[in-house]
Formats: sequence, C-alpha cells, structure tokens
Amino acid sequence: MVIEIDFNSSEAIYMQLRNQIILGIATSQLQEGETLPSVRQMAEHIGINMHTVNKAYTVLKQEGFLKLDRRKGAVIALDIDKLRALEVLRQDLRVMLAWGSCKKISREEVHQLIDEIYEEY
Amino acid sequence: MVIEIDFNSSEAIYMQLRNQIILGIATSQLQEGETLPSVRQMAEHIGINMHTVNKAYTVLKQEGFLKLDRRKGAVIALDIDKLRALEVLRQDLRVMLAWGSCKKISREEVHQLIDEIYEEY
DNA sequence: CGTCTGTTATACAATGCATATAACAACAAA
DNA sequence: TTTGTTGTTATATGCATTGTATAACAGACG
Repeated sequence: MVIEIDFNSSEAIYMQLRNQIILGIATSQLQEGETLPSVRQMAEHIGINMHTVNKAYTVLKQEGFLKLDRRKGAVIALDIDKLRALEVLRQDLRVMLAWGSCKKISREEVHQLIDEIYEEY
Repeated sequence: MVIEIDFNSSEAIYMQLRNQIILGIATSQLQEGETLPSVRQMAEHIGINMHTVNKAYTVLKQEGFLKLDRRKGAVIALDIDKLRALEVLRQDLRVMLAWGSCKKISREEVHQLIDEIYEEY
C-alpha cells in the first residue's frame, strides 16, 4: 500500500498517516490480521521521525483499528462499537452538512456523493 | 441565537464558534444580511477573548460566510462557489465514510443519517 | 548474544491557541 | 467636534501541540 504525505499540508503528518491507513482498511488494501511496517520501518520509508509514526499508530489503537504487539508489531484489528460510531459520525456530519447546506448543496447531491464514494470500496 | 462553548473540549474555541455560526446559518437562525454581535460584544457575551472571536470571524470571512464591515460590523454574506464546495465536501466525506465503513456502518445507514440530519433544517 | 519489537523518557525548535493590553483609522451619533 | 463604536493591527505572555532527535528499556526470537 502506497503512503503519500503532503509536507506542505496544514494537516498534521500523523493525522495524514492515520487517515490513509483508515482509507486502506476501508478499501480492503489492508485487511484484518495484516501487520503494518514497524514504526521504525514506516518512518524510514516515509522519511519522517519514528515518534510521528508511533503517534499515528497510538491514535489508531485508541480508535480501535490496530493492536500493538511487542512481538508481531502493529496488527490490523478492528474493535467495533457501532452505536458509539454512529453517534460520532452523526456529530461530524452535522457540521459538515450544515457547511454544505450553506453552499447550496442539496440533500440529493449529498446522497449522490455518498454513493460515488462508496463505489470506490 | 444561543452560542455555547465547551471549554473542556479538545476542539479549539474559535472552531467551535465557527461551527455554531455555520449551523445557525444552515438552520436559518441566522439569515443573509443579518449582523452578528461585534467581536467585543460576542467575546463579552461568551466570556472569551476578543481575538478568539476575531479569528472565528476571519475564518468565516475566508470561507465565504461573512463580510466584515468597519461600519456595520460582521454581516452574514454567503459567497457560493459550488463546484469548489463539492470538491471540499467530497474529500472530507471520503475519510469520514472510510472511518464509518471500518465500523461496519453501511451505505444505507449513512443515507438514513443524512436524511435525519437534513430534517433538522 | 544480537537483533528486532513497542514503549518510555528527555530535550529542542517551531507552530498554534488563548489571553492581555494597546493603539489606529473609519464611521455614526451626540 | 467630541464621543463611542467598528474592524484592524501590533506586541507580549503562557501553554499545548507538532515534529524531530537521541537514548534507553524490557520482551520476544533466532
């Protein structure tokens, strides 16, 4: 799986890495049980510091996407709390859709956008 | 319109204020041409610093929600670049839906969530 | 033993956030 | 014209975040 970091982005590097790994899981490029490169390997590969990768992994662990094992390294392991996830998603979508609504994006256009994005999976 | 800031939130105060104003516009509690309280009044009202309000207003201006007038103060004025807005929304939704997909939230559940949120408008 | 793993600690510089005080120019109303 | 308001700008301080750097530790494996 290809990881690309935009060093000119205002988004934190560890968040970019987090997002790309989540996208990788959603698109089945990364599958449950699969191991990610170690923090040192990944850091070397991307050209960033070890601790920045470690922070991304720690966040992913906290969010229920990874399990960190001293033996095996970072393993994709999904912990699913669906009710909680739906509530988080609802709060995030509220602001985002309000933003879109102000930009005159209709409900139908949002639905279409959702379908287009889900086609990528 | 009631503004409520959560000082314990990890989200920046100026972003909370920005989001609530956007929600206010989307729900028609704030309408085009209406003036917001001045930076000093709003700061006094919420109990935060003037510059924090100013930053929120500046962001909203930059995003095309406000016009700042030395005479009238901060006026709701929507500048709509729909093509650009759709692209921004798509990028944000991609990560968010990937996150939800990992949490086993189906396409249909997202559609339903969208409808529920749009009901609030 | 040597090498890998995640983990932790410390330090440093740069940036972002929030506050504080102060001043300025432009406008409105007294 | 004076007074008060507006957004705007400047400077300063304290604190947290971000990213980097170096280092060490304990557990696991060959």
